[in-house]
Amino acid sequence: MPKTEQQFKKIRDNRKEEIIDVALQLFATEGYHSTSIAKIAKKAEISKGLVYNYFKSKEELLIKVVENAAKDVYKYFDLDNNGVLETSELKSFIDGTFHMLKEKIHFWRLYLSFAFNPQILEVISRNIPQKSEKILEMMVDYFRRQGVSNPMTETMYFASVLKGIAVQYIVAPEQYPLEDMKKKLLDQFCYFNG
Amino acid sequence: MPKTEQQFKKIRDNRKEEIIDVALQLFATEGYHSTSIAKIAKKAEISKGLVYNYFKSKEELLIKVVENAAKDVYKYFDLDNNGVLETSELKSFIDGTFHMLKEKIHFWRLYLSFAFNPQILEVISRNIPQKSEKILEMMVDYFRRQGVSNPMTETMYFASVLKGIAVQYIVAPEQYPLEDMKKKLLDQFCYFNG
Amino acid sequence: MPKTEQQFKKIRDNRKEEIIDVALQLFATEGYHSTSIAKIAKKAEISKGLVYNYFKSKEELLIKVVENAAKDVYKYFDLDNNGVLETSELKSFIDGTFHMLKEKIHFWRLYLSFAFNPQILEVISRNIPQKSEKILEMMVDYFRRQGVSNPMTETMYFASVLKGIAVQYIVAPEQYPLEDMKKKLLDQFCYFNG
Amino acid sequence: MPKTEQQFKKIRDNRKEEIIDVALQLFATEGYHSTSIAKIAKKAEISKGLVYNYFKSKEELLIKVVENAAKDVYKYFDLDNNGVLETSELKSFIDGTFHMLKEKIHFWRLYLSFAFNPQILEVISRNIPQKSEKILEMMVDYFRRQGVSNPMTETMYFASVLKGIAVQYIVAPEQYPLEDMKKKLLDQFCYFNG
DNA sequence: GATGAATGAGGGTTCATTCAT
DNA sequence: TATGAATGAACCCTCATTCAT
Repeated sequence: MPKTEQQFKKIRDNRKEEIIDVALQLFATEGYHSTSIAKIAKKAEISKGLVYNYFKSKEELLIKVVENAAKDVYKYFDLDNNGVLETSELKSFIDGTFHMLKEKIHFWRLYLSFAFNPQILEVISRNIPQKSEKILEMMVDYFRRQGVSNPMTETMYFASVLKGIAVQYIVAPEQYPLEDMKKKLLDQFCYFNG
Repeated sequence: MPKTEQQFKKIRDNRKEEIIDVALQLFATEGYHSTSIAKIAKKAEISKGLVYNYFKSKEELLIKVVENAAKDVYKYFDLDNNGVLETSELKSFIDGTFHMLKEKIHFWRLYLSFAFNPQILEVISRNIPQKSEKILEMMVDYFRRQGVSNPMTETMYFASVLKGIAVQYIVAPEQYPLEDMKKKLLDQFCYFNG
Repeated sequence: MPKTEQQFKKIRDNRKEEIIDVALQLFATEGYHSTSIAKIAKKAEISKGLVYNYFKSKEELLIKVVENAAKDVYKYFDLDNNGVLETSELKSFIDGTFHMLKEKIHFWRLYLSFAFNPQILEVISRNIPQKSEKILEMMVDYFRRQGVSNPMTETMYFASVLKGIAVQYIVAPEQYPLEDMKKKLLDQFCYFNG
Repeated sequence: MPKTEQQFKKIRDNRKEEIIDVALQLFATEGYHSTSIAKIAKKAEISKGLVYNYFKSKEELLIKVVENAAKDVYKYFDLDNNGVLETSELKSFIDGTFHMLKEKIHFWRLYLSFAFNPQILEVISRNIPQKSEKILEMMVDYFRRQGVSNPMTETMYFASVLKGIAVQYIVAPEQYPLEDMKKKLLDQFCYFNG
């Protein structure tokens, strides 16, 4: 009995996801330029040619890798339905971010490695919509509601601190006291209503 | 009659510096792997071969680029003669760091781009001695003297915040309110004796 | 539908042999260092890159070329099953050597050209096991059984004469009276039992 | 007092000879292609440019190296004034050859390394007159006078044996029993009148 | 005469990508 | 769909040679 169209699609999707996973790992641990298509194919136990059956170029594969990972990340940002951030939601958001940091360190390392490579960054920002702006707005609103005198500045500071923690952790995960830092972050930005 | 030894040295030193400058710029703006020796030579208006008259390999050139830039950076860290950090010195140190961030943004972008590229990081840390540990110790000592309850954690937090600011600034220098962030940083960590 | 594994193996084996053949010829006629991969590829009517699909490096290609040729050569040395050389076997061995000298002059020229190039010699002896020692032992034993007073010296002399004939022939195959030399060699070393 | 023209010539000649000596050594130990002009200049403690002041190319330097060494070699061949070889002269010739083999092993290794490199051989034979023919003639005459039935064949055989000994010795000078071989050679070819 | 900076052609090698099967 | 042989451009690097001083 021949496979149905849906079965084929499922196979395709699985294969695709597997390639993306392998690529993410290799990109993150060895760098984008040092990871050849041949290496990805070998690790995914498929042929080089097949990679091109799913992605039309190495660049497209990169984009899909980032897109795919970004999906996971943004899950933690869709906390509120009404667009208004509560303190409890901010806490969840921070919880989520720290959790992800540990779980998806591969992705974060990759993501940050791109942040400083203008060429790759350009490719990514051209292809992947950035949702961060909306999140920032919500946060500004939150700090305003908390009575902070300069909510925009506070938001930027908060973002910087969070980014700094992430960076330090990723560079040396073993030595970094992530939990301590989380506590300090919560103390600094979430003490408002208890 | 041949040129004197000094004349040759001068030529060599000039060329070397020129190549290092060009390489820093290109490495920072286009990435290490995307910058070919040919591109460097072209921008420096010399032949490819000449680069190898001054640097044994692309890797050595990278090391020299980083070494050279690191020299500038560490100038701001040698504030104290007695190894004890005063609040005024901490302020100078922060001043210096923010100043450098603006002046040497090329270098910082390069430096951070390496922080997430394991292979390049390995090359650098194998060849360039890191002084950061000593600085951290001084800072721990500083916070202890200020009566902070957990000076080690405070130091890590401070380092994270500073790194975060640097990262955010470098990624988008135009939009980032660097001065505001500096003020907040000083408020947070240097309020002790006025 | 993809080719079967066997089909691929066949293609690979053929190509590999083809490249080895071309390389042997060029190495022998123009020297190892004067033979570029580009030249080999051109003569084999393939692209430069393809050579590296079959051989990791030029050095590995060299090793395979010598290995491959050495196989042919050592066939003539596996005359005896019991490890004891009879006069008739010695004759066959000499016959075989002279035969090979004519048939595989390319290989011999290559082989001798390496004997005097320390760097290449080093590569070869590091990678290809030498069987000559065992052959020498058998010959020493043979001369001892023939009642020669100093069998070790006789063996070295025999080896030298044989080498000398080979060298002279290879340097100027046209003018060299190979058959006459063979007769003299047999007269000198194989007259024992008739 | 300015140097006389002769003094200049002497300096030039010395320099030239020194470069030739260094080149011979390096060519012999590392191979012609692996020896760069830079390496020669460095070992001779002069500049690269100066080498080109004395030799118009690397190829010319090679020729001069061989020419120069050939002079030494042919000294041992000019034994007789009357063109007729006596047994005592043959003995001296053999003595001389073995002596040279030990003294000038560098040159011999180089010479033999060229013997199998057609391209280099071509350069040499195009530029350096070969005297070997005349020597061969003398030897043929000698064997004829000794009553050997086929003097031409005997000469070729003699030359082959001598070459074989030289080759074996040069390839592994440490292990080779050169004196034993010499004795056997004399026994074989010089026993005629005692 | 003497220097070494400078060039440029060419060598070995890698790798994204294509394509016949 | 799946394979890996095959390509070719581009990469890093070496080196004989030239030339201004």
